[in-house]
Amino acid sequence: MSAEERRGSVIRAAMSEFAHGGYKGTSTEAIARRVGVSQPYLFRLFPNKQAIFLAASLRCIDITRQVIADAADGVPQEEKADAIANAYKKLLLDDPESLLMQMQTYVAVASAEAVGDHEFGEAVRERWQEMWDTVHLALGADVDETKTFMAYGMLVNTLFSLGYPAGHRNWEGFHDSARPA
Amino acid sequence: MSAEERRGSVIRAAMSEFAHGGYKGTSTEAIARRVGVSQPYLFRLFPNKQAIFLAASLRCIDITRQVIADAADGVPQEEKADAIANAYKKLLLDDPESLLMQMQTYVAVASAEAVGDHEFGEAVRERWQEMWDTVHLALGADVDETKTFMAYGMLVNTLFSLGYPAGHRNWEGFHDSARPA
DNA sequence: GCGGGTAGTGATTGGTCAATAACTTGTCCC
DNA sequence: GGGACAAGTTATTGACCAATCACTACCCGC
Repeated sequence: MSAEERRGSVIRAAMSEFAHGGYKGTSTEAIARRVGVSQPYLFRLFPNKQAIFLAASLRCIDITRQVIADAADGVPQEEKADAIANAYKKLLLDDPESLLMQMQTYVAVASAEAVGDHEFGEAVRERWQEMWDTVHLALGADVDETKTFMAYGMLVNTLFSLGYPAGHRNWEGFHDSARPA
Repeated sequence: MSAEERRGSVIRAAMSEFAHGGYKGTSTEAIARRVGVSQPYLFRLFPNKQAIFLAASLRCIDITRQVIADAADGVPQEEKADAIANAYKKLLLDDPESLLMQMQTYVAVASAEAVGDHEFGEAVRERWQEMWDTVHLALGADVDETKTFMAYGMLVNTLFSLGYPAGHRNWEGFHDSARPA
C-alpha cells in the first residue's frame, strides 16, 4: 500500500480513536492497531501525534461541509434550510463519532489558543470558515439567517453531546430525527 | 484547614487545571501542587480522579447559573435578555477558564455516554437543566425564546473556543464585548 | 499527659506512552 | 543480478501517572 493510501487509513482510524479518547486520551498505539500497522510507522507518515490529530480534525470538518453541500445541491431555495438541517441531523445519528470529533476539535483549539499556540487554531478556523460559507451561500447569503441557523446547529450539538434523551422538553421544536436514542 | 475547606480549594484548582488539560491531560499531581498539598492527600478528600472532575464540572455550571441569575435579578422584564447576554459575555472575557471547563465537560459527558457510562452525564444534565430553567424563567418562560437565546449562547461558545479574533465577520451582530482579543 | 480523631506526608508500584534508531523485506529498473 | 528506494518492523528509552500503604503531627477533652 502506498504511503498516501496509508495516511488516508490512519486519518480514518484517528478520527474514531480521537473522537472517543480526545487528544491526550488516545495512544498512537491504539491508532496503529486499528490501521493494522506498527506504532512507530505512524511517525514515518506523520511528523508527530499532533499532526495526526490535526489531520483528523480537518477531515471531520470537511466531511460535515460535504454533507451540507450535498444536501443543498439541486434543492429549491426555500427548502435548502430544512434540507441541510435534516442532513446534519442524519449525520449525527448515523455517525455519532463525527460529533464527538467535532467537540474534541473545539476543546483542542481552545486549549491550544490558551497557551499561545495559534497554528492549530488557524488551520481549523480556515476549514470551519469554508463550512460556514457553504451554509451562508446555500441559505441565500443572509448574514442573520446564517447566524441563527448555525446557532441552532451548535445548540443541537450541545444537547446531543450532553446525551439528552428523546422526548426531553429541551428538544421540543426540533425534528424527531435530531434526538439521540 | 478543615477537610471541607480543602475540598473547596481542590475544586477551584481542579477547574483551572482540567480547563486547560482536560480529564486525561491533567495529572492529580498538578492539582495537588496548585492546592499546596501532597498528591496522595487528594484521594482522602475524593474517592478518585473522576470524582474531582465531576465536582469541577458541576461547580463550573453552578457559577454560570449564578451569573445568569444575578444578572436578571431586579432588572425590568424587557431588559433581562440583554442583561443576561452581557453578563455571560463578561464572564467569558473575565474568566476564560470557565468556558474551557464548560467545553471539557461537554466532551467528557459525550465520551462517557458513548461507552455506556450514564452516571456522569446524569449529574451534569441535572445541573445544566437548572441553568436552562433559570434562563427560561428569567426570559418569561417562552419556550421558543429560551431556545433561541441558548442557541446563540452555544454559538458564542463555539466562536470563542475557536479563537475567532475581534472584528471577524462571524461576530457581526454580537456585542463588542463578546469578542476574544 | 494520654487517648482518639483529624489533617497530612513519603515511598512505592504497576502500568502506559511518544518518539528514535537500527534493521528487514519487497520491487522495479538497468 | 545488483543497486536503490519505498514500505514496514523490533527493540528501546526516558518520562509520567493514579492509587495504595504505612507513617507522622497536631489538637481536644479529660
